[in-house]
Amino acid sequence: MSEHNAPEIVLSLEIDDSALADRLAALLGSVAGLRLAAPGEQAAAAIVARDPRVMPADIALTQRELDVLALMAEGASNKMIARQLGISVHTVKFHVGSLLDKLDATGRTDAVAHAARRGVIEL
Amino acid sequence: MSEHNAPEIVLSLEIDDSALADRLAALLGSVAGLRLAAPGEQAAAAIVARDPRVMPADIALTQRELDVLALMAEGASNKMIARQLGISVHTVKFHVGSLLDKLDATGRTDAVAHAARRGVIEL
DNA sequence: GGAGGTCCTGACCACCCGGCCAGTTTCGCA
DNA sequence: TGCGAAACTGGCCGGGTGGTCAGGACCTCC
Repeated sequence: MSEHNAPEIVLSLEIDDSALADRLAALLGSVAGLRLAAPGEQAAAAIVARDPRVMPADIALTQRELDVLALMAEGASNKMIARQLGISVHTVKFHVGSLLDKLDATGRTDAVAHAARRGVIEL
Repeated sequence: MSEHNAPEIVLSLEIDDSALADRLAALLGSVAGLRLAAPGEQAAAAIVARDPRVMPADIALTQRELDVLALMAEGASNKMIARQLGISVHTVKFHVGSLLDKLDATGRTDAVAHAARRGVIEL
């Protein structure tokens, strides 16, 4: 063996799309020096889905809405956001309303979850 | 929609560990039917690092708390959670209180964000 | 048999949230 | 010059939220 110190790379396949997962498993199963992890096994890296719909859908949020959204994700209340941004609570509620609208959310918690899912913000 | 005859799977390699990334790139570069994504290119899946430290930090949440947490992440109100789980609003508030406590959060939005950050839930 | 944990329920209360109405200013663009 | 978008502010109000009391039922462990 020429590669005496090259340990197998263990990859965990974490793909919901079974068709894609099967194809990947078939392709990767025969690659030397690489192995798919058994269920629960600790892997060096994981293969995860990269949904194409995630990126292009960066909704048109204004700078102020992004400011408010970021603070919302920190769990800040409208009052705290107002203080932080130096504006009134009414204005914060105005921006939150716009965010709920644009993110198609029912409340601030839902808005943060949606934004995180779409990659608008990073948790 | 994308059911072409060339089922080439595009993978983006998102590994900080350059040594590991190089080895993976070398191993995967010669696999037929599979291609590594160019920088910025849209990929079907990504290979990401699996930090072992991620898992052990799963805070001790009861099953019921996980149920409530999952619904909270969907933006559900206490009333909706109660209806969904077949329990009273009071009990939901009880579990939410426990979650805020265990997750060191100031509110439900903060709790969901913390849980997502720690990998307790998946957004 | 207690001790402790989980799960469940009730009531009360201060506060927050989101939606509604209304208005203002400032800016860029046609 | 008018027109819209963005940002900002106010009042009002129904309902939601979080905290604090209280209690009971069920289970396991010592």
